[in-house]
Amino acid sequence: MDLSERQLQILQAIITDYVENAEPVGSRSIAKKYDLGVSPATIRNEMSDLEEMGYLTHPHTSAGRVPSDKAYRLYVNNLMKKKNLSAKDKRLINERLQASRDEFDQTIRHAAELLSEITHLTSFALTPATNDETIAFIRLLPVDERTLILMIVGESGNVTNTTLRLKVPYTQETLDLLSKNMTVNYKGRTLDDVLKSHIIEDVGSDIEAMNAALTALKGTVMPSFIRTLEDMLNVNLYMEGMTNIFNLPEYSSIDRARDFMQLFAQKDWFTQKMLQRADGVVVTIGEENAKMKDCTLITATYHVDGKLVGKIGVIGPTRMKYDEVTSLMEYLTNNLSESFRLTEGEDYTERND
Amino acid sequence: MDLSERQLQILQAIITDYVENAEPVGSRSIAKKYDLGVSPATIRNEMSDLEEMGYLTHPHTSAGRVPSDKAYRLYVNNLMKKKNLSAKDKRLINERLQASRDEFDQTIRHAAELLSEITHLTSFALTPATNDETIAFIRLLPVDERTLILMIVGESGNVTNTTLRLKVPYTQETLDLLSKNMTVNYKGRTLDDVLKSHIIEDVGSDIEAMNAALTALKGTVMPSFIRTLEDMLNVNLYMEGMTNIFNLPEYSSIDRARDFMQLFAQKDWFTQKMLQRADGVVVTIGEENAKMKDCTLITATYHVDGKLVGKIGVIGPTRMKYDEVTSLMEYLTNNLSESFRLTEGEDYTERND
DNA sequence: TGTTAGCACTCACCACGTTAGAGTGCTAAT
DNA sequence: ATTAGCACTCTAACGTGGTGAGTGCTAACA
Repeated sequence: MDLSERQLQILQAIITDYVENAEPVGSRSIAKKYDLGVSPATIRNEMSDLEEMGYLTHPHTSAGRVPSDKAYRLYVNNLMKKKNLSAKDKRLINERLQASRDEFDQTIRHAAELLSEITHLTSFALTPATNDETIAFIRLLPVDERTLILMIVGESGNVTNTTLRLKVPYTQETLDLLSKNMTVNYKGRTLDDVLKSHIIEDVGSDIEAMNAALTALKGTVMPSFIRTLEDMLNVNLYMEGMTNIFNLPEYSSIDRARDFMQLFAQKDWFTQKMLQRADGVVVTIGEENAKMKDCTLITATYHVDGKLVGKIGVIGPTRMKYDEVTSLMEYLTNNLSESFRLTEGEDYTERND
Repeated sequence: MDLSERQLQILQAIITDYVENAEPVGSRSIAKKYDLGVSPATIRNEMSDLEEMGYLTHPHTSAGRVPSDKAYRLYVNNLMKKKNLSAKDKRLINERLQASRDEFDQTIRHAAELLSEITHLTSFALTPATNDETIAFIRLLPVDERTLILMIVGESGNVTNTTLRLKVPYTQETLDLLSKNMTVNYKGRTLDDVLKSHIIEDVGSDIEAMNAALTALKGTVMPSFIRTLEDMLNVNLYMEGMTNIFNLPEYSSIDRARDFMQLFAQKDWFTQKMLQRADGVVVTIGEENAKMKDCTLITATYHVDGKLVGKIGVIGPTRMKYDEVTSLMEYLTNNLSESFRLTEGEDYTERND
């Protein structure tokens, strides 16, 4: 059952007005503000039909209409037009991302900051998932006679390390041997792959002619190796502008505000949810989010070296400027991906922390 | 002007009652609940005096009395008695901190979690300040012909690293030379010391007979070295139970809740403030905190290896159970320090991330 | 002189009724 | 098919009076 041209116009007008003013919009104000050439009565009739079709709701009899999730969905899919960023915003983005170009996590965080500053919503950024990162080498470095550092280095320059303190002293020789042995075993394999296979494989069974000291050391090092790998897989989550929502009327009640804040108390849960989302700009509205029934979530992906994929996102009430936010996020992720494309012959420093 | 024994008793009763019920307490209820052997009228007279001296306030004429910051200060300094933790809480703490004993940052975070769970307030934990950490060695590791890893290792096993990508290829030989050279220069010095001296010293001027390639490499590496040192100085801040305060009546208004949340939006500012606080259990009440006028802040310090010092803390309204919270924090920090005392011949893994 | 009973007074809070205004939905005219 | 007109509905705002908790003062008492 398709909507008539006029119904679309009215729906669009209602959405525009409601997004702007956060108050149920009545037939009269539509007729006055948007020049549709029909009277309030006609608009009332159309509104009634739109409500029947599920695009509008009614807080109570004598109130105006409010767009439903379905209406926003229609708007995002069909009605919305791309917006050009203001010159001011563009300048802001270029300056701010440029300035910190050489520090990875910082840049990601700045992107999230920009997002929340410009949209006045809550935003977040995830560092890239490293499931497909391949291991370049593994190194064991001596600190003192019973302390050593285990270091795993990925092809993209990712580094993770752990400090181990052993019961018994080790020798430099066994350390070097184990370093080489592990590197040979794991070089070129992805983190995911190594972790999965390790749950099955019998640790150490793959090495022949291994002397007792080496076997003992390996036995101690392997659990840490696995933990460190898991650590390397963890992505960082940066949240920005959490308090922005306090200025929005939909969170003027304490209960709503608390519910919102509690979403982010479980960082791990939230991170997992976000990682599961598809690539590109993804919009999920209200009920489409299992929890977070009355939020809209918009995520977008950026690329590092054209390979690893990270995410940035915005969370707010379903009433938001979809056109502006999605356009901004597109611009921002393009800009990020550009920054993280390694150009030939360039000095580049990447912070691992 | 000292308070009489009876005035102290009344003050104590008011504080106890108000902390429990969060409502202005009247003369009648004091007389009934706490057996002071005097009539409400007498209590009223004493209350009037206490108010004149600034220990009590009056929301409006026909309401009961509320303790002022000054009253809480008196209570904390003189009246409060140490509380024994419940067996349940002790068990909880021992289990939870034991379980994660081998992962440093995790343990710290768990401590903060426990703190907010037991007190139902907002809590935080800071990893130890590393200003006095001494450098053990510096290592430059090759990844590919133009990529290398700069790694700084402290005596306590702290590790920080950075991935560098250079314009021009380097040779293994120069890398090793520079590694050794830097280690010789900085080994045994504290991070603070190295950073300070570097602002004055002319980078590279201390090396004689240095060939051109080495000088060039050093020129590229040094800025990253400094940044990495600064990075190593950064402490991590973990916040827990931020949404707990939504359940407290003092934050039932959106404005109060927002103000509270915004304190933690500036993590850096907050971290700095906390680092400046004295060691041991420190309580600051209401106006004593420049910002955060209507909060009480309690911090305590734990030790790592008996040397480095980290902090945990609790934030809430001035109305809180000072005796229980301070006792809990004392127990918790003792427990932490114990966990982080390196016992001889023990297997120990410390995560650096 | 310190303590207490008694009492008038204050003030927040709640329940209630009233009013004003915005907006709908229906009907009849165009 | 569109529109003017009008009755109807419901919320939000305002005012009113009653209630109860609590104070502060005064005068009596030990």
